[in-house]
Amino acid sequence: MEERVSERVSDRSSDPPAPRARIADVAREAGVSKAAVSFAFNSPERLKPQTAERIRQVALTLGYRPHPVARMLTAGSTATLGILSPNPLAQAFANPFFALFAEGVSAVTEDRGFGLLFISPLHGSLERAMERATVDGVIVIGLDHHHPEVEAIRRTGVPTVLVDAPAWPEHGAIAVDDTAGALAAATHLLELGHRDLLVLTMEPSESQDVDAAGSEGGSVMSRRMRGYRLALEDYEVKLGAGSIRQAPATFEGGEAAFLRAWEDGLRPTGVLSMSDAAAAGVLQAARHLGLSVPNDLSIVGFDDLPLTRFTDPPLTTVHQPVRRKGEEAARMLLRALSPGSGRVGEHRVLETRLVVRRSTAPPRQPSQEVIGDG
Amino acid sequence: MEERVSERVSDRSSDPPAPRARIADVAREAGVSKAAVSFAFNSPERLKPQTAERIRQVALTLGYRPHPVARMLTAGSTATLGILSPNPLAQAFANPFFALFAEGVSAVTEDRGFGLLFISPLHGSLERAMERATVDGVIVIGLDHHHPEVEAIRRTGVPTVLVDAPAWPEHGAIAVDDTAGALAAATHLLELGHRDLLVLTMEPSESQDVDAAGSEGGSVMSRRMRGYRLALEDYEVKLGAGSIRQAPATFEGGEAAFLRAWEDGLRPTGVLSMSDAAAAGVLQAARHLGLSVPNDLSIVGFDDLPLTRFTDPPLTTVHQPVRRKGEEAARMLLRALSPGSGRVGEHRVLETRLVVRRSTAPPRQPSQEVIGDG
DNA sequence: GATGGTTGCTAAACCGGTTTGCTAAACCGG
DNA sequence: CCGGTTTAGCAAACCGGTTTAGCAACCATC
Repeated sequence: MEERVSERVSDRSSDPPAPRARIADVAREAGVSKAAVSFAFNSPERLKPQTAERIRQVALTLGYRPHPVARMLTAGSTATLGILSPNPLAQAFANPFFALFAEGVSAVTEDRGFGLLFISPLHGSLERAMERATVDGVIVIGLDHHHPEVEAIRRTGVPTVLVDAPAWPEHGAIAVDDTAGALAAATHLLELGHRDLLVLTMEPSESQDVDAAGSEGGSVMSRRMRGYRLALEDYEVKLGAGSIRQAPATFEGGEAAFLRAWEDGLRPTGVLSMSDAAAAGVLQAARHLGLSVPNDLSIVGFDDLPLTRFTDPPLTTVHQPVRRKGEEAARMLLRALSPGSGRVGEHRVLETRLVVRRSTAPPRQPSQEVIGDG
Repeated sequence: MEERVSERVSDRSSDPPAPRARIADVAREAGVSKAAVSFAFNSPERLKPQTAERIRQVALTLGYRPHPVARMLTAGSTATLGILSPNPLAQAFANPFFALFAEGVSAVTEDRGFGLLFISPLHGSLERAMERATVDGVIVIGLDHHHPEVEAIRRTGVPTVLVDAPAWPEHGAIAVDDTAGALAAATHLLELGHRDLLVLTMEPSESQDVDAAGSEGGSVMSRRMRGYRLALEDYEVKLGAGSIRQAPATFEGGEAAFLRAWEDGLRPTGVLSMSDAAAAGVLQAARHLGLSVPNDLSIVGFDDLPLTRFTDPPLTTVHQPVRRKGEEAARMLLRALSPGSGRVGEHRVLETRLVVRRSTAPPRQPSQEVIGDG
């Protein structure tokens, strides 16, 4: 056990936890009305200076602090933004992508004095979670297109910005050009001469309904898949059976997926991973299997997270401005919230680009199409 | 510009944003009292089945959703926990440690149906941030001992669990044995024969008041420093001038700090970093300078983040159960919140241990101080 | 000494729900 | 047909603040 407990429980259950002072208490104590107390804090100019001061003094000794919930109720706003994740938070945080995105969001919310509430399914239901969320607006990330509860979220009427999701006309949306990025990634491997590729999709691999819609429709996964496919068609290369695998966007996910593929007898020379996290896991798996990257195996990730610079070798990947995506989403949402601004259905697409580092190289012995592969 | 904008703003400022339906609206529409509407949702057994059904129907067509803030106000609780960071969130999220900790916290809050609010200084003031935070309790992480606002937080009377901070008797606390971990880290390097060490402290390096208190007092930094110092004394090794440097717990922070040290003429054979993030940065810097790790330079980190397994080479570091720390903190706080439990001042210390990977080795030419003990 | 304008504060309404009495009608057995 | 119990739903109080409307006292005018 990794644990040493020193349990000095100071069980002073004797002293009742001092019910917090309410505004009425302060008013009584100071011999004024509730309104006066409120003024003392919010509009001191409406009180004689010494009265205001006396009230503040009383409030201080009573440890009075206006109840934030009550204040929200009258204010009619919460000064809080939500980040909605369809996955359990514990899982979301396991992908560094999420933290980076949150970094972007928080940079602007913080600056504007907004709080940040993380919303995830409550007892499995996003709708229930939304119902309890005290936010002025919400940034939805990673929501899959055919998620059963999208409609429910929509109905709540909370101002929303959708990230990486098929856009709804009435809400803001921000995305990146996934298809172009994926196209560049696959083209890169194909140009190097790879013909045996393994594709690692992100979590919700739901069968292969994969090219659902146009390059802007569908899920992140389907857009990226589409990019891969376009490149493959260009080079007239076909994916082998079982060469599309699902790997949760985590280190472990990528590692496990690659090991399983290997056990199944697959011997790709190149891996296209839809997340850097999984790609890093593949790196790990390759090392474990004694494969040299990039000599025996080339790997291309997606996201360009900071960690790609530290992996061994540094990871070739598709850059997307994750942090800025968070910033823009937050800004867009705040803009939609600010009264008067008729700006609602703003849609924005940021660019992606391939970043070649050292996890990709020509295959050791160029696959000769038909005869075996290394 | 990395940006392509397709600004289809659907500026339909004509349709007023449909003021959300309130309970009174539903009541009127359904021809019942507000109470009945409330019952229809919360105590249907108090209504005739068909009445309840009718009310629910009306509510649905009106798109009624009980106002979460109003509900909180009467409920007297928010079902939300706060994570308080004294640093701007954007900065906190830049250290993977934080995400991992949040992962732990969210794992238990989620399970218990609690929301998670991230609290950071509002316009520079933690106190103001706390005043606006609608939470039932707060987990304080990374709060420095002499932070000017600790007292303010304390005064708010919000149930609190302190993580990695000098404990207050009336609040729960959870920490790890920083001193022992640091001692092990430094001893490891010294045993290998290193005599020229560089120490990288975390952010608030505030002068060198470093051995403030006993092994449990003071800040994280001072406790770890104390561990390093104990080892150094054991081996009768002194730190050279300028060998204690501050490096924010981020990749960039570590990289920059090491490069600066190098420019200043320091040529350590070993680096003790108080964070893995900074250690990874040093790895990067070393590569940049053409130094081979561990041959030319040994590096020991702190935290044992997942990424340490992917760095080149994998990082020797001090393990601490970061995720579990988050879990325990959340559990402890929830326990303190649950009524009746007199458990308040619970204090817990988790263990640390050295994990030797491949970023450490004997120095190339043992410092001649003693003529090797390699 | 009535008129009018400030100043300083209060009472009451309000935010949007929940909950606690309470009443009126329906139901029941005798 | 009566008294007692249930059932169904309502009015009002409440959560803890903010804000509006207005009152009383004070001062200056004319």
